[in-house]
Amino acid sequence: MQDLFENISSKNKEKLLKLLRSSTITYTKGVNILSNVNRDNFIGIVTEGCLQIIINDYNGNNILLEEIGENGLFGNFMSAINSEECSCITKEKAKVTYIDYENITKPNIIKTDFYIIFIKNLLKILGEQLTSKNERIEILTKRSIRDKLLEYFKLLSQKKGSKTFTLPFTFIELANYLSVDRCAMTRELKYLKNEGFIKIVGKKVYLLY
Amino acid sequence: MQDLFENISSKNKEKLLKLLRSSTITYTKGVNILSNVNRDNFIGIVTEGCLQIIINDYNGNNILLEEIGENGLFGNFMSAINSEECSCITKEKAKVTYIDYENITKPNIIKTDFYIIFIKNLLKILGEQLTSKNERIEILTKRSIRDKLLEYFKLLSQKKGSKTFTLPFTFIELANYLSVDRCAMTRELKYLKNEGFIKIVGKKVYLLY
DNA sequence: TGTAAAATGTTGCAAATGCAACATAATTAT
DNA sequence: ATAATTATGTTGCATTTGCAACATTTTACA
Repeated sequence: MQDLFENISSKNKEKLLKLLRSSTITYTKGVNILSNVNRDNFIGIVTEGCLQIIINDYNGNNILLEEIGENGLFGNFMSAINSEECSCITKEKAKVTYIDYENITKPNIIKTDFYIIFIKNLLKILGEQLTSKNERIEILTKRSIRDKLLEYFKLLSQKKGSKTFTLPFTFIELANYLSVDRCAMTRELKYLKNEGFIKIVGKKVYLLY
Repeated sequence: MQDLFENISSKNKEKLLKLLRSSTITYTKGVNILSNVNRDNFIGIVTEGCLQIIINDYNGNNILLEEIGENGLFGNFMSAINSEECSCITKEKAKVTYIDYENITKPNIIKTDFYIIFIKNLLKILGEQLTSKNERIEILTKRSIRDKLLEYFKLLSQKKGSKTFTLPFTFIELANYLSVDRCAMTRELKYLKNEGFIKIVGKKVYLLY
């Protein structure tokens, strides 16, 4: 994943963060951080740890909308996190740097010689996020658990360029990502194993086709 | 939806398009335009008509990934359109302006006084697209046809600020958007009508709760 | 190291859904 | 105006899935 400050020296990065009037907050595990944010239009950059954006469904289903790891971005201008049902929880101890969205296009920042790089990085990140959303949509539009699993495995396999890869999720999280019942998913995985399509050892998946 | 050239005079817009080395192509209805694009990293701006990004599933299901209307953006850097299964079809006669992604951050453009506005607009559009993707993900993660329908109706209702609204889709397209069987969807709509939750006249929906 | 908590695995059953195979209505093109 | 195409509506049936209620394994932590 693209780093927002890639190709910017740490000295210039500091300068930039000052110009952007950034602030950094450290959170412990399991905190709902949105209740702590009182900025208007913000971009949050995860510099340490991991966040989960979760939709708390009225049915009691917790839908994992997004997992934001190191260098990841989030913000109200680009997600559903304005929704009341939405919460942003620290999966582990995490550190977040906030900048005001408006500051990004302030003249004094544009004048700096590293501004182009910064904007390029930001655009790249947004593009990556769109791609990742599209990937998830492509998976979610599959109509059966089997097809969802196979589509997701295909994606991981393509990304790694190998028929063997490691799941970045627990099986509970995977079921949430695919938005299917965990038990039904386990059952389907069993069928796929029995029919010789896949082999699973721990979190390691082998595609046998 | 945000216009990429909002708050830029038509004179400056022309200047900008020249600096960006843009080119404009006009398409007739039903053309797969991706096969015509030989730019490396491009942004396409729909200035007239409408495009559909469609995933051609191996099961024969055509999944509508995205519909891009006037002022809409698309590009390989921000979507799944690199996928072989993906095609981009003109829904009607359409006009598309292409710019090279790399040109956006060329020095001679950054120097112009309308550059900030341009970048602001671009960032806003990408944010809007992310929001719209998140909305669709939120809907697709609902586990039943009924919940998908109600979630989608809630969204349309919130956007319009009214319990009465018009569907922007045919029912076939709606079923594709929700990724459910059209017949099963019609059946569920019938149940919702019978149970007094909704009323539907043509494409007009009335929420009765 | 022991214990609580979390993750994983299993299975019967009822309900929801996709599918197929239609009929009918509405729209578009000639 | 009429034919052709597309959109919408209906329903039986087999299959898939969610749900519930468990057992077992693994991990976290006090």
